[in-house]
Amino acid sequence: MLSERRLQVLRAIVQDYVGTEEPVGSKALTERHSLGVSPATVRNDMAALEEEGYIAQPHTSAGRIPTDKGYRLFVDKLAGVKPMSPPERRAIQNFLEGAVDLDDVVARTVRLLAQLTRQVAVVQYPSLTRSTVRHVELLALAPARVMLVLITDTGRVEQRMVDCPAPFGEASLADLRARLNSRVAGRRFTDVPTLVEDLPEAFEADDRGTVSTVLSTLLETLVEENEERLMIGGTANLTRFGHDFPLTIRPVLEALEEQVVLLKLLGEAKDPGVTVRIGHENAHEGLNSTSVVSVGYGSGGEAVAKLGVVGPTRMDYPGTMGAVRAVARYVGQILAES
Amino acid sequence: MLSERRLQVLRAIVQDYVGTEEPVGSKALTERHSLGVSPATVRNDMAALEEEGYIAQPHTSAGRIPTDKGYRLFVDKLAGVKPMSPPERRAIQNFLEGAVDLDDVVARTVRLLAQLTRQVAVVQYPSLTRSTVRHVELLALAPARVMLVLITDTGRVEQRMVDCPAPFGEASLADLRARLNSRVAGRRFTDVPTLVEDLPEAFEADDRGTVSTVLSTLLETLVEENEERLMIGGTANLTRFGHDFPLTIRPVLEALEEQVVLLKLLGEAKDPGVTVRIGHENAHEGLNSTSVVSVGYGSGGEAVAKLGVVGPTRMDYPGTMGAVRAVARYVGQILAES
DNA sequence: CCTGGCACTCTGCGCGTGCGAGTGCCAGAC
DNA sequence: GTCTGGCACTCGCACGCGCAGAGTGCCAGG
Repeated sequence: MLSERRLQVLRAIVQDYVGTEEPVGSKALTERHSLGVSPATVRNDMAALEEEGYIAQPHTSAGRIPTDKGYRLFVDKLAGVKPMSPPERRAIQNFLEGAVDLDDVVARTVRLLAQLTRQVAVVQYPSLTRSTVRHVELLALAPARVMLVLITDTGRVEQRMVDCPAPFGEASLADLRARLNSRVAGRRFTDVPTLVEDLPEAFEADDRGTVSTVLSTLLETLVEENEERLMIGGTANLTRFGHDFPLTIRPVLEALEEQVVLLKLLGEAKDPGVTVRIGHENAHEGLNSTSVVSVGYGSGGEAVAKLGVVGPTRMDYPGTMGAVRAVARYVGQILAES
Repeated sequence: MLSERRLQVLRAIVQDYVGTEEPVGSKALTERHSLGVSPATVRNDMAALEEEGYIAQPHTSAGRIPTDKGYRLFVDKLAGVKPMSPPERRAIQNFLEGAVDLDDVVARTVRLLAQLTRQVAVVQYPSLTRSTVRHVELLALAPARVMLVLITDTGRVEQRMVDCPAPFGEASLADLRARLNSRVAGRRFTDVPTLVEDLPEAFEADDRGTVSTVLSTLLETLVEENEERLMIGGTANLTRFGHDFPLTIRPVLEALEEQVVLLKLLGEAKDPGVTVRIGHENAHEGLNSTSVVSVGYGSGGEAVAKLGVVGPTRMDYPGTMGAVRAVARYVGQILAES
């Protein structure tokens, strides 16, 4: 177990390194933080911390920098979440309030997060599977061609073309529309399959094929995971990354374009609060020198999607976590209102 | 006027510089291209070209590199568009064919362009103003609340909430829906305003307010220019940009995030064929060291949107132009089919 | 008008050096 | 036992130097 002072030393190292981007030595530490001990003592503590794997030196006779393990300890034990100041909160609210539709909410959220944290922001669109149906609309585009439009409680709209096995009358269509909506409107997506199971039986034999086709298209739409879209922004902040550009930045940009990777990344975080994944804790190796701070957000009490930021492991964790949490909270409010 | 040989020298300089990324000298030129003259002669030609502003030297006693003006001449007079090879064409077609909806078409196009050109790809969603209406749907979500759904011939769907000044019966709604569609379905967006002008008069006094509200929301949706969305991809290719990273890449990333800037950029290109804007020809100064190659594409013969790539001024213009043109052609085909 | 030759000018690179920051260890003080 | 001051040591980095190589401009002659 590390003594209290050694933890303080670690905290000081993390803070200084995050601030200066340079390896921090024992002398500088004692000067900037009132630890009440001499550099020599700090050196001993540093040796111990290095032994345990919390810090490392880039090369002999240079200062120390935190390892992933060191950041992990810092985040878990040594630092809390820094709350946003009232003016900041007001700014967030103002910025989000002008949004006109879902796309706009997401776009504004991305910009806001990127500005606030000066890092790359990632916002997942409210997920279909966890939200509820507001309305299902069916439009006859041709005798045997129907457009299915699904509207969710978060304002998202999905549409699909359905080619019917047989022509389908306007009356039958209206009937199906009415029955469908009376059953699923206001219900959660996960409940829909069982709710519509026996619907084809209510129709005449001629129409059953078409009804089944429409229903299965609807169910497909509900589960289709590639529809878990997301928006990213603030990539210009990557240029503040470090000194050795091309090598660091390239894999990150590549990873950011692989939406699948990002979705998996956000999906892995099960914690109800703010989740931090540091360096090699990220499965994707392009993100091995980055940390991901994420949190769920939702229109009600429940999380329907995630948002977060991607930045260098050397980041201001308390501030970033505070910003991410605050933005998630206000986005939730906005979604609940609309 | 420049002699034929001097133009050949310029062409050779551009080709070599694009290939090697290094200033090209007179000796190397005569070795790699059979110009039939000695280095000394080439030097004289170079001096003349420099005098005219087509090439420049980064510092005394280094080779020459083309200026923006030099690239311009190269693109206009010295090089054509390099057509794609048959295998490449087939690959493009295969890649685009699997798309399931409009989002997917656009996403695939972006990936494809980025891979093909190894640069940053930008694809504008088919623009509303130039396409036609397939269907307008009205849904009563509450007595005085209507959802307006607009479906375009390119498969795009826009929805808007409308708060009515007075409750609106289901019968009136159906009436409006029918009248509206019979007038605008299949018509161009630009024609819609005059087509619906007198619609309110067909309704009873009680409903006229609501009808007008719905119509004006529809018209707003049609012209709303911020709905000109676009998708970008291949930003990782920026890392191949040059040696002096942070300074070059940062403004480009920033410009790419300003969708307004990009839309303006694409919009400016009026040429019916492939348009190339080189370096300082781009209004936005973040893009002063990049070239933009763009072209319109559309489902019919007519262009409904633009797509293109952003890359360093030192790029393979013939190849890039060929790729951009080919992709636009096939995307047009795909859109026409669906 | 082209060519070969020549003198000149830079940049980039490899090398050695000195400086400074930082470390590890040890003996002594509290 | 724990902390402290002192000391020798180790590197990395910035600096200055010189050299080679590539490229140029110019000139006189074919």
